[in-house]
Amino acid sequence: MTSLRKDAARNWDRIVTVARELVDEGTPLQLNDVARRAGLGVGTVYRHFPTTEALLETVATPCLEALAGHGEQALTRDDPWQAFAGFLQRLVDAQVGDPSLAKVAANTQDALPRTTELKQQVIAIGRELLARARKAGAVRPDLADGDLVPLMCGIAYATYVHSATPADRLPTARRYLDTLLRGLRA
Amino acid sequence: MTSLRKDAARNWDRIVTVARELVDEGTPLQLNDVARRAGLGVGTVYRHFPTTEALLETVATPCLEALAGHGEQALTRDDPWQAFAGFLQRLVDAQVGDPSLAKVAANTQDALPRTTELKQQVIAIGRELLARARKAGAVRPDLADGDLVPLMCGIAYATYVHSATPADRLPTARRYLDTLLRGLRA
Amino acid sequence: MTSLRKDAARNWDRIVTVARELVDEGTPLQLNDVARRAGLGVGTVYRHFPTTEALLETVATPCLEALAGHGEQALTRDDPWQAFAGFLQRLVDAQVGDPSLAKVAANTQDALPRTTELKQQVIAIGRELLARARKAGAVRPDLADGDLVPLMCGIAYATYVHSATPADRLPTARRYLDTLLRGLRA
Amino acid sequence: MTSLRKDAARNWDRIVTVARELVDEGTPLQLNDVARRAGLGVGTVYRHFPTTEALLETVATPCLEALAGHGEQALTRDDPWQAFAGFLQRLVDAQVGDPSLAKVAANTQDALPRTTELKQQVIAIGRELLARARKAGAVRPDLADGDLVPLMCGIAYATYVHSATPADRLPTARRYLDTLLRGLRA
DNA sequence: GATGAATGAGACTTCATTCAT
DNA sequence: GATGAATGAAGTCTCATTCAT
Repeated sequence: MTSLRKDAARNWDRIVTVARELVDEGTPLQLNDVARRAGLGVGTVYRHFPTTEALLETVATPCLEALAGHGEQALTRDDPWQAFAGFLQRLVDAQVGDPSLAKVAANTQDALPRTTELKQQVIAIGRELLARARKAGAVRPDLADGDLVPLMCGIAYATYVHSATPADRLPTARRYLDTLLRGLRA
Repeated sequence: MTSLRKDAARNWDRIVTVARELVDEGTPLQLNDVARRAGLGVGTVYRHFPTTEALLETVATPCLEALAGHGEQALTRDDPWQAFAGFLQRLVDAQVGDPSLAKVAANTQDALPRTTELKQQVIAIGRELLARARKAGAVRPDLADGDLVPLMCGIAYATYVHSATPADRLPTARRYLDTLLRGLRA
Repeated sequence: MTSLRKDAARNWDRIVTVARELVDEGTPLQLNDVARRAGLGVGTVYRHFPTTEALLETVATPCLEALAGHGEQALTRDDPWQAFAGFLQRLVDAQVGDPSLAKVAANTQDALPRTTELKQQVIAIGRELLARARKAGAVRPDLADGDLVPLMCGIAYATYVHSATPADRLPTARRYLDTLLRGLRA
Repeated sequence: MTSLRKDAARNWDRIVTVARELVDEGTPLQLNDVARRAGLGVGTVYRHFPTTEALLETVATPCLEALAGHGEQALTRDDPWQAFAGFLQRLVDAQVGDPSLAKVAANTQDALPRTTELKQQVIAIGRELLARARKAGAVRPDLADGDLVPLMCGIAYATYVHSATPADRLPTARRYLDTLLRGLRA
């Protein structure tokens, strides 16, 4: 990681901050728009983030990192089912609370290597937690590794379609996840 | 329903056919594009379908009608759980097989009254099937009427995110639905 | 003048009636629009009136005829100045009260021969009244024949720019005309 | 007033120059058209002038400024009538010589604040000159402040309807104004 | 590096006129 | 004659990306 000049770093921060605001507002990311709100030239934004996706993934990165962190902790829990279920809830909560994450999770192609790395990390953890739960006989055997991410995206999407008030989203998502988990138990 | 002149009807058909192709290809609908591919003037397309949504809903209409038809039959089945589960499978199958349906189902605002009518019909059937299954003690009581559509959309979305080959989609969707249904059983 | 079939005559009437309404509303004339409001096909409207101008002139024709009629009477009045001034007031009143007339009066090219004929008739009367008033020494000699129409159009336009309430327009126009007439007196 | 970058300023000039040519030709302003003739992208034109009106008013601005300047000088003249009459002549000359001015003068809503400012300035001067002339007993008392602009627009319009050759327009306009002024004298 | 003006493809839409039915 | 669907040129406007300054 090359370190940036101090002013460049400040601009980078501004851009990401503004982008985060836009994402939270639900406004679709547009690099021109970001530049204007950040009080910077478009060119500056393009220098830092060649595409909308790159910026979006950068915005989502901290959340992905947090998820990976939570996953590491989950791997240390004793009860395999609790560890597994708890991690999935984290995944869902994060997506429902952060539109950028939902988009990044659903994309098959990533713009940044860092994103791919983190996603793989999270997926690997999920795989491991699933394997343990399966080995403990806590989970039905027909759930494949590759199903975890899609299903979590599906639950986030269902919550979004339900389109309750923002405050209502988290409980809704958890209710959906609980139902699914009940179906997953052995 | 006013019947169209013969030539108008022919053009209407062409437009809808082309739109169906585009939808199946996954190309986003654009009225100009449709006009070009159909070999018609833009104005003709606009006359028949003032907005992209109107065209999309028209493309989806036959599927919605089929769903409503299936629903009527489901209401005549003896086993409340089978009737309910079978209907949900129809819903998921349809959405997975038809991107237009998935979009129309997820929209909260409809462009055509006919769409609203059909959606309400399908929803009413789902509600009734759910009520019967609940009364028969086959379904957990915490599933609300309003959850059915979001959950089916969520499963279709999960399947889409899984993005297996087209041939693989249907079994994937069914696997997801089965898991969910198991979680829904009382 | 070829007489129309009875149904054609009815359509002609409808079209002109609708057009008159549109003119009075201030809506710009569009043949499609006229057709829709008249409950007729566009083609029918086009058959009767090949251009917007033709229709507009047809709408204005009765007013032009009335003006010509008033002009004939004015020619019979004893006082040349009163005859002249009175006629100009008629011209202005008519234009202010009828947007179609204002447009037709300002056009240099007419669509219908009948319009040209009537305009020339009105102009000829104005010329004659002016000549008499001039001969009687009531009017300054530097007002040319060709100035009458432009000046009346100008007054109507000034009234329009002033854009008082409709009810206020007539008095405004008359005030403007009075001022001009005072300037025209010998 | 933010100063433009050099290249932006050059384009701004080109656009306004082209627009001025179109206005002088009598061609209705269209931003696409302007872009093509100026050899610029449409977007560039839209960046500088979001609407046709904004461009038209920009084209008219120098003339409005000149009028305001002449008005200031008129306020320093001794003879109230001469000052008043001379200013009106300026107004009419300007409108007859510049179609953009005629349009801007007739509009009740302005696109640019600068236009509103200048128009109010000119109107205020007219009002002041009229008040002085009235106080000196040179002008009939029934001419209201609000009549000045409409009347000048009316004269310009009358000249346009007269549609003499361009060379003939100025004398015609002056003749019409003289007549009106004679009618305005006390 | 930073800036932001310029670009122009392309989407959307309207409407006067034609012509098949 | 009447109908009204079809036409498509032409206008408006947006926006992702480039590149001169």
